Amino acid sequence: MVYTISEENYVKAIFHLTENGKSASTNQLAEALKAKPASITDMLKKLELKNLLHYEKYYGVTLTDNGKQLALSIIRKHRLWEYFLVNKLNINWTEVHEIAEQLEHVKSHLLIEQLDKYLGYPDFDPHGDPIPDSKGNIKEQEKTRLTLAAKNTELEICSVNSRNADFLEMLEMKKLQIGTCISIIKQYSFDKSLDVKLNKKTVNISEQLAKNIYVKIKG
Amino acid sequence: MVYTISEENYVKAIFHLTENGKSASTNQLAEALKAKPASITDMLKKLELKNLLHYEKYYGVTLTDNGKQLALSIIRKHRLWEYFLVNKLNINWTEVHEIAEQLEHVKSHLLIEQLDKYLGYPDFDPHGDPIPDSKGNIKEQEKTRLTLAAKNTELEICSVNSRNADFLEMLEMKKLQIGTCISIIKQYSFDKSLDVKLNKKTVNISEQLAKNIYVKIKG
DNA sequence: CCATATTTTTAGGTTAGCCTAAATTTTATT
DNA sequence: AATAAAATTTAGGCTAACCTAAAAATATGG
Ligand SMILES: [Mn+2]
Ligand SMILES: [Mn+2]
Ligand SMILES: [Mn+2]
Ligand SMILES: [Mn+2]
Repeated sequence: MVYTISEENYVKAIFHLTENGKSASTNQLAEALKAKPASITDMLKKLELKNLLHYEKYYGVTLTDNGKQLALSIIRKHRLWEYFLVNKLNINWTEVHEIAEQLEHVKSHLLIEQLDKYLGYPDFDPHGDPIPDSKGNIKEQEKTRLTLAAKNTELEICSVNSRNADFLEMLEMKKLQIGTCISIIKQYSFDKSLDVKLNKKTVNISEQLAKNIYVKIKG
Repeated sequence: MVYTISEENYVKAIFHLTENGKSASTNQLAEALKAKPASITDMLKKLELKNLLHYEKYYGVTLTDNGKQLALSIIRKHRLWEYFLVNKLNINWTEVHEIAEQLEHVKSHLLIEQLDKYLGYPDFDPHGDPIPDSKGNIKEQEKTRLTLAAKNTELEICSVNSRNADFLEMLEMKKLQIGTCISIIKQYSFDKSLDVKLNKKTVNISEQLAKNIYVKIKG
């Protein structure tokens, strides 16, 4: 079966919205896909007929196994291309998401397998998200929201929660990257911001920012 | 201005059909784009309004400067991707054209400039076709149809005229590749086939095949 | 130069993917 | 439990890019 770009984007959006175990709502999808709720309803009916999702009128939508496999294959392509763009073409991680949104829809099994091999079968994309293998398996990593991490412990930034360019640019400025090691030295109760140690310097991280950073304990 | 995949394919097809200096006809385009003549007429009207082409009802179509620039930018992307697929991902030259048909429509100036740099600014694609630079300039090479080349002269295969998989597979079998050196030792008048010397062996090349191979004098 | 063949255009229709406005259903609040 | 608010669906439309069938224009060749 071959799907349109629009269909693929719907399935991918539903996958992400249902990662928390809940079903996705029409309004959430409208927001994610930048379309009106009425258009979402339209499309959900079509995708149900194609066996990609279970749709309960008024109560939301979840993916079928079929739909999950499709979503994973698109996510795989998206993240492999991002890895390529950053590590081979030297494009900034703030810019690769938009480009990968297009590349993820190129259809060629051979292409993606050769790309994976060429890249050395990477496990994570430039934002720290896991890259599904060709069967759709994902190596999840243990990670904690920086806002919830322990004080005075060696932490390593292992993923970020947003591909918003302003957010990523801010991380650049503060030298907070995937792999960067930090430890929390002070948590301010007034604005919930954090002081963290980074290379002997102290950097302040707002709650907003910290909520979108994930860390694991170093070791 | 941003164009649809369909619009880009129309402009590219017109570019190739008018390389001989003549205007392109509705039927030629219908054949090239695998659509019916009526659909072509429809689209030509739209593209004329967008200033991409000059359309003379019943008498054919040519590109505006605008249209030529667009065509060249798509051809540039197509050929750079083909180069990438063959030389970095090790995909066979028989398979890259189809994949490049999709990749050529990915929109990102930065992407294509970084790709070009990464590949080392190649001048020719895997089929020997010239790759336009970022301004749309093309380095044409002197080349002759193998059917018209001189006998007993050292020749180098420098381009092929078709991306048909059966054709390219046949070249593979006969070890005829871009860069391969040959010389014509006999031209048969009966079926117009050629015997050529290749690495001390003699290979017979049918007229069909020879017509699609271009060579330059070695030096 | 006329009649026929060929090419091209016009007219009318379809489907995918979107939209707005109105109707319906669910959820929240009293 | 009734009503108000919010979410969702339905109804009716639009545009891009196709299509078929019929009409019109051009090309051909005797
Ligand atoms: Mn991304
Ligand atoms: Mn996408
Ligand atoms: Mn090609
Ligand atoms: Mn194309």
